[in-house]
Amino acid sequence: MRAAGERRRGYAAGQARRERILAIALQEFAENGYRGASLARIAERAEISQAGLLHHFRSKERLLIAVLEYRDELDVRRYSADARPAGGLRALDDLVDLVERNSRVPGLVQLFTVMSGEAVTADHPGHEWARERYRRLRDEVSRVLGRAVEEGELRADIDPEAHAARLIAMMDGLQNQWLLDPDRVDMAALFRGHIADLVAALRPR
Amino acid sequence: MRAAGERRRGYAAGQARRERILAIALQEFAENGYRGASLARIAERAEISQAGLLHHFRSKERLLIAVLEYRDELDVRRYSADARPAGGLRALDDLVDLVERNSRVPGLVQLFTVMSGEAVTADHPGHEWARERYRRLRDEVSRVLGRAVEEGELRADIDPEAHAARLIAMMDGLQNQWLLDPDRVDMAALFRGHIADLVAALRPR
DNA sequence: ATTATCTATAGATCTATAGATAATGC
DNA sequence: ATTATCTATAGATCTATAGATAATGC
Repeated sequence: MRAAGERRRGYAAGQARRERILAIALQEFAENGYRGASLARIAERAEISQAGLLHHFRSKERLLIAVLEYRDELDVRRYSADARPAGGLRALDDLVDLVERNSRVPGLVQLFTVMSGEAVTADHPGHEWARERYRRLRDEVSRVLGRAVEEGELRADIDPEAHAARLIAMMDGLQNQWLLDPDRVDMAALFRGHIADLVAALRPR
Repeated sequence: MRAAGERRRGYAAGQARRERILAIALQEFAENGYRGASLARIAERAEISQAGLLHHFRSKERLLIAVLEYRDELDVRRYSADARPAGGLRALDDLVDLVERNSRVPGLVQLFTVMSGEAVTADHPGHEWARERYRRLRDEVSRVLGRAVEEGELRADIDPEAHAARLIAMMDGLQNQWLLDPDRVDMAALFRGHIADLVAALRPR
């Protein structure tokens, strides 16, 4: 018997195939953008017919949504390894770690960068996803900074929301430059330096 | 007689039409991305047949390149109004002004954000353009910061190149959040605050 | 002569659906 | 019964070229 709200998941073979399609679609969307990716090519790489692919994901739009959720789930898996909830300045070190880890998975970073860019266009299926994601991120980072203030590790007169938006902006902007020119832009080092400057400036005196 | 390297520009009517096509193509690329935009729709809005459009710009790729150059030229026009070459900390204020002005031309900003995102994919016709543009921007900002150090307005131990990359990253990242959620993200105010913090932190003691 | 413009069309996609057959597992 | 898969195809694009006609201006 299934719990309320839980949907039938299908047969085992189908489940495996869906995972495979998601992993391949993620690469294709990252490499070509949503509009540049084609179902035919994704199906071909997943060794299934295009109609077969559309049996599992009813439309290209749904496939993208599923890929974005899948990516978020991968993130959760990567982070649950090291139990997270650090407060205070430790949280800023965790951001540095995050950027360092990201610099080892350019494919995942690229999916996100390409989607964030495409998704500012109003009719893009990831538009809502991107907006909600940024709201959530700003809230999370803002809360963490607020905690650091309460613990007396950051000055009491800072604006946590503004710093949250800026920290996220810095991470995104560095990702973009790094993806375009990895040999000249050391994303992790640049972000580490930024956090060092920030902590020095915002430490209570 | 034409100067060496200068190409024939065509008849006056053609020149006017080309300008019109560029302005419309800029909007379409900004709203739909390179891959999502269609020559048919651009031609329709420019009141010319699609074949007519391709007489002026030989391919979609060439049209994009022309649009990107056109955008850069618009930038030059906007800035030459207030003669630029400020040194020292004035240059940072100029960046704040730039962001403030950008917040009044979302279309131009969106073209740039969407292209920067799409262009990280290797086969995008704007790939080289974006990489070169960022290199140039980093150089320019870096030089300005170096000058501020020489003039004793910034501490001598800062790394101008790193700060240049980060300033550009901050501007780009804020643009992205602002375009997605203009009601919640005040790009200009956030950037102004960042510059204020930065100057406070990097001023010689 | 050069430039500007059009109609018509080739040729290559693309997404999504219809409808059939086979495999799975309650 | 449900799920997984296929072939075939509709119907809508899309970019780019061929080839003709008209306007422009050296």
